[in-house]
Amino acid sequence: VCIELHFKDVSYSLSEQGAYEYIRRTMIANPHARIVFNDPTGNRYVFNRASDVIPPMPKEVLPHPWGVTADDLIFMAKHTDKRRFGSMLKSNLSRMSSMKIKELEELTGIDLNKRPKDMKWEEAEQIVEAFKKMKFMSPPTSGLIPIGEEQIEKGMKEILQPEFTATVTRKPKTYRGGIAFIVEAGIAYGGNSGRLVGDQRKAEIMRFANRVPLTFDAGSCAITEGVKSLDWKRYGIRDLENAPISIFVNVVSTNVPYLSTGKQSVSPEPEILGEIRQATMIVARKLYKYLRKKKAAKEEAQRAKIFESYVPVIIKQAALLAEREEPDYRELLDTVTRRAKLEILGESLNE
DNA sequence: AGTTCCTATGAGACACAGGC
DNA sequence: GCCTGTGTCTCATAGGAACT
Repeated sequence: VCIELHFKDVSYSLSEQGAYEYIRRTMIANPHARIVFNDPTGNRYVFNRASDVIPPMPKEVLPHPWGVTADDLIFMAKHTDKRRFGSMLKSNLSRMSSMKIKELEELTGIDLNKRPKDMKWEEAEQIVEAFKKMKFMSPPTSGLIPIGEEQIEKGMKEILQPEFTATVTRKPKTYRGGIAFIVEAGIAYGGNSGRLVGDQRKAEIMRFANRVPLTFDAGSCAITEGVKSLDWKRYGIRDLENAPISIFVNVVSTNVPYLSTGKQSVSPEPEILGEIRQATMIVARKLYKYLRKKKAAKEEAQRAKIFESYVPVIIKQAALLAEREEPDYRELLDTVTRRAKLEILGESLNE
């Protein structure tokens, strides 16, 4: 399948809100796609697919009673072919059963054997109110398709060429009592991670909702809030702003709570914010482990280097003092320092 | 916090009966 | 008289408890 699009009369910039950045982020969240981009200045960018795995189609799921409004019910009543309130609610909403219908009837006092087309606005409102007081199973999660840890990693490696990546896909959770969602996070360090400001790389937070990059309203977004609220010093990042890091967060839901009509920032629902923090903490912890190991290896190498440069001098002087021939120490020194280097390598290979 | 097991419950299949 | 909704039964599964 190939889709070709032409745009005209739009301003073009390489800024964070620009088209190029939008495509770059789309590619990370959609490594199964291939995009060729001809920009207005005559440059041609080719983003090849990093993965052959095509995401599965989401299964259609019925709306959950907690997510339905009085207006939805009226619309449903007008278009249903069912002949009773009860059976209509049962077959058009998930997690509804005859037991729940009975409970609803008791709570509202409405005769649920009435014809759907006779539904009054007040009745619909009453039903919605009653739903909020009732207990329901969480909605099915088969409608949610996360990108997956492996796919995010492939996307980040292809686009950012980082020296380290870590990803996590959390288990489905619900917010506002019954709306299911999944949070995924990834972190990339080094390489082309972060955004280039002058000749310095600064951290960037890439926000996504259902694989679509969010490029505006960063300040008020739950993702920004969640990521910035972490104590990054605990993960070996002294200054998050000025680190070569890209942080990826994707919120998957059939009903992402956007703050604005522009669908550009995720509302900080407590449950969603919590999951964003959890997910980011997991990947940050993995990065911390890697950075610690890297630092240790560097120190070890430096120590070996000092050893190598001083030992010959000491041996020479010692031989002079002892008035003896200088012994052949080369081979011995090599094995000692090389063993140290190998140990570092071996350790980092275990991870 | 994650894992595993058990149980209550919703979803789906099927037969029946009411309504147009 | 036929179509389609409704009631009943069974099975899979989400959710909770208990444990690691």
